Amino acid sequence: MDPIGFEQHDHSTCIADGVARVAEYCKREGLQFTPVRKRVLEILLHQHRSMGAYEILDILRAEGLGSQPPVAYRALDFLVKNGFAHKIERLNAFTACTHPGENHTPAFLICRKCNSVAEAFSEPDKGRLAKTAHDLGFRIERVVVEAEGICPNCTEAPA
Amino acid sequence: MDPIGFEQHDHSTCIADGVARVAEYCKREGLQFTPVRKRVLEILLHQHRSMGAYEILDILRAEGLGSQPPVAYRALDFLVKNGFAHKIERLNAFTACTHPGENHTPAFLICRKCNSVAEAFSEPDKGRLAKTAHDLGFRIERVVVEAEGICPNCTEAPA
DNA sequence: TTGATAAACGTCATATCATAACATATCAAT
DNA sequence: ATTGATATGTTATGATATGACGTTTATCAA
Ligand SMILES: [Zn+2]
Ligand SMILES: [Zn+2]
Ligand SMILES: [Zn+2]
Ligand SMILES: [Zn+2]
Repeated sequence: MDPIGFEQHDHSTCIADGVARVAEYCKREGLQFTPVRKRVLEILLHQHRSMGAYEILDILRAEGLGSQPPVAYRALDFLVKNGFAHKIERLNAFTACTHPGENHTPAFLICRKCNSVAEAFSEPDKGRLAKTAHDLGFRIERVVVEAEGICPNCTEAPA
Repeated sequence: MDPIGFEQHDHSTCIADGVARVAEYCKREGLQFTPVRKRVLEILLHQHRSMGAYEILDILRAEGLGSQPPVAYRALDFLVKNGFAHKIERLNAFTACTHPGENHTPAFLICRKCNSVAEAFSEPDKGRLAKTAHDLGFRIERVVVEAEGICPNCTEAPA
């Protein structure tokens, strides 16, 4: 599957499909896809950029779905833990996963101008880092890869 | 150069050498290696783990070198900007660079048990991510690579 | 159906991380 | 000595995240 995020596409199906896939997965796995969790995923899917927890909370609050930080953080924890969303450490923010349900190690391309985020794949088992870790006896459990730069749209139209 | 951080070594020279190298570099480049900046670097070099800004600030405060957050953050900004220290995004914390003055893209091995941090090299120009970015027309300026897991010391002595 | 157990939610309070703003001091170069 | 740039001291506030605890809802076995 290819990274998306810098191209035009039909976004309504993008959201609907994403929610449907996760709903199905949750049903299969016996996970509770509650209204708040579903709504937060929809909010994240609505944009190909990352959003802060408080930004999400503002929307939830306006819709009467919760007004206190733990509401947003708990929903986000659920989504991240089950692989439906990822945290962008560089930004202290969250983004919907583009391959929910698939076991993968994401890498992110973050545009520092327009804040769009594209999810790509990293290959944690290949490359020099894996070799270094192996040589040292360090057991890697999780890898964060976040590339910051300028996306194609922003390259063409410099500010 | 090889990553250190999980092995025993003479730490006093580790600190002295690190400070000396940075001092020399600053002199050459016309950078002001002020007392607070020097002390923060020493504090970071003192441990092969990352430290939060407020943890550093506590030490500075006890020594009369500054008591307000901006003092620590400004010193850290200087060190990070000039490549003498790195920020660990995953931990919102900082660590001294093991190759100051050398142009490099660091990768980190973070032990989730003992919080030790080892700096290794990543190879941003190789691998799948670079290719993906190139294909998309995304210009990468900076890459964060942080691997979380269990270091050799903690593997041997499970809690 | 009902009762026990676990999971999720609502809410308040607080912890932790980070920066804006502005006045003062020091440095570097003429 | 003057001056412009850089660094510091300080106050205040903003932004991100979690602990705790009581209530509600879902799950499931008896
Ligand atoms: Zn993903
Ligand atoms: Zn962009
Ligand atoms: Zn380094
Ligand atoms: Zn360890």
